[in-house]
Amino acid sequence: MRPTVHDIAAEAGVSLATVDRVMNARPGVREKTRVKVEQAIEKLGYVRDVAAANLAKGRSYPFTFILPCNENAFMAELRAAVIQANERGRIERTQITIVDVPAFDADALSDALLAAGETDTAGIAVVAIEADPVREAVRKLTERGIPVVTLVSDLEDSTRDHYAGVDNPAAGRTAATLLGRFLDARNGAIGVLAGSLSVRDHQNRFAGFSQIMAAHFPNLTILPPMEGRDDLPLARSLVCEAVDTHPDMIGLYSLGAGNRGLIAALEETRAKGREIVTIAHELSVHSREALESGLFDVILNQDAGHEVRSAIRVLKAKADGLAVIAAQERIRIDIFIKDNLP
Amino acid sequence: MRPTVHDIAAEAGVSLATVDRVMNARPGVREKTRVKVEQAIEKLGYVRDVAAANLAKGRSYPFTFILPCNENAFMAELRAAVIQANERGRIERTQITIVDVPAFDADALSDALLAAGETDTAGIAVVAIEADPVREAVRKLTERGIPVVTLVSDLEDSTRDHYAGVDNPAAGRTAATLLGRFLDARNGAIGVLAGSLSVRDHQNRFAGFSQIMAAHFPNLTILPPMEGRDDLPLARSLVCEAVDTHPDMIGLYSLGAGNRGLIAALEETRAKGREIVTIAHELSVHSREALESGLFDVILNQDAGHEVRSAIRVLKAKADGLAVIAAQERIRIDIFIKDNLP
DNA sequence: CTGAAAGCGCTTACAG
DNA sequence: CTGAAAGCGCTTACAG
Repeated sequence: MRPTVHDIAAEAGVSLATVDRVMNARPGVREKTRVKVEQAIEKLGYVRDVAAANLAKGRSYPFTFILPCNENAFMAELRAAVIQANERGRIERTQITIVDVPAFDADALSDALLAAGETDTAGIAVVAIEADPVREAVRKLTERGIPVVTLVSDLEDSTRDHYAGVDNPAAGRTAATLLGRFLDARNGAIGVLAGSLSVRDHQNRFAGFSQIMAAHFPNLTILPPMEGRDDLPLARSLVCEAVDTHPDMIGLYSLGAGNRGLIAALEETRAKGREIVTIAHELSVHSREALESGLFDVILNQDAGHEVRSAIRVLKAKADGLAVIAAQERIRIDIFIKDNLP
Repeated sequence: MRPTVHDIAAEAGVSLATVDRVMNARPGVREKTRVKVEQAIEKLGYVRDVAAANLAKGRSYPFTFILPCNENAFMAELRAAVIQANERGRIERTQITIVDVPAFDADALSDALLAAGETDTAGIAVVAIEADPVREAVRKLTERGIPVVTLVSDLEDSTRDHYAGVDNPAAGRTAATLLGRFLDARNGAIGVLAGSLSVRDHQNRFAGFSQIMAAHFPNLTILPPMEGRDDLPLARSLVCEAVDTHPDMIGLYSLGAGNRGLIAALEETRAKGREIVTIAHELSVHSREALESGLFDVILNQDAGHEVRSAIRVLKAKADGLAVIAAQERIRIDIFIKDNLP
């Protein structure tokens, strides 16, 4: 049997309360007593049972997740992941409230942040929008000691405690390398479809993509990026038009999340007998189908579940004033082709 | 506050013990009583606190992991993952004993399995070798009700309860698609380096690889597979020889784990001014370096940590007679290029 | 078939 | 500065 607090208390010749004080670095213990307890812990190789500790503490962590009520599949998945995490939260003693805000609305978002700060919250996770009122709201929260973590989309130059999301420039670089290599030595033009280039993730992906393209694939030229605004008909017509206007377009990088319009456009393109090597983001029922049918060649994905769980771990650590293990919280960019779909 | 057993007991007008009996589907409860309790649970939306339950049960799961004492980096990582899981096992009440067996020795492995069965074990995870004595040992264990999970390498046509590892034919297909697409329309020969084709994983990877190559890349011909036996000098000389013998060799798929010899050979090849598009398995310090330096083009990876945690979850479920959620236990094949390295 | 009581490993007021 | 006792939410003999 592993040693318990009782064993430590006996070994050190003190009471349970004192053992607890030493273990949790609480004040009010004589140096000499502290040493005795520490030696006992060391000697018996004691490791605390966190589950029992949590049970006894009865402490719970009421967290707030602020999510945009977007239509796209990825956001739906993210929301589902939060709900699921909340259901599993019993053991972890977490308890999540979801706050919905209109998408792409910086003022609504900053209001929601401030409102969340007025509730009994132990920490806030937020899908950020790059805007000063948002930065300001985050500053107020963190100033008051409320941990704030950005989720999926970061807020640069802000006081947020952590970013739980992928390295977006790296995602863009990954897309560029794969697209460049799939097209090997061919010459041609590459289309780029963004949701909106005023969103930081998309900017960053585009930057990473352009960088690698310029450095390694001089045979390929990038066309001016299109902005589909997650709008099906708009994205579709933009892509169709680009395909028609640029007969030399042989590749396409879709760095946003709204894939439906893109897929429609690619279907039309295929019907005309043209194939465009395409890399898109986020795995969903639709994008998966497109990958399986060969309409997409690669899907880059961020795992919503991982992001949510990471955000919670970090919020908890911050709430407890603990350090975050950076390496453990890095969110991976998954590459999927039709052969390694999960 | 979430309802507890006390609330349920009060609501149903019974004692804690009875609530517990109903919750855990233990016998000896009158139908009428059971219904009362179930209704109370339903009404209050009760969800059991697993951590508290485990604490009270004091139940622990002594599992046995049988691992080959291979030299390669992947096995070292797997071992580390087991040790780490064991350290975190306090909350989960798991307690893992690692048993070492000589690599590639079926008799030693079957002996180890039977020996593990004689200890106080709640379940066994094993890196399997395809051989009848092993199958026979597994049959004896499962017959006695001891759960057995194969890890990383499966044992086909056996009575093992579960396989915690990647879909190896899919891994081979993934390699083929990427290699074929990177080589685009070029003509040439593809080398294949295996550890040993008598190991099931390697057979399966090779089969998946060959299938896709034959179906989609008629411009590429597969050379007879080489067997490097995880032996540095042997693998190196095999590859060097193949490169020299086949001036048209433009691609290489290394489906085993011993990457050091391969890397040495590729360095020599590069020094001679030839570049071979190479896909290898398993991320380690060495393979990562090779990827970064461009010696490798892609690394396919299985996450040892995921595999170990999955094996433990499954063993626990089996030990408790619970069902396994298959989708949750699927182990992913990760694709790494230099841009999305974690 | 059912219940009262003790206990899992920890923490927390409260007293001294 | 230190300790005795109660309690977190559950389970388990033991008695009836």
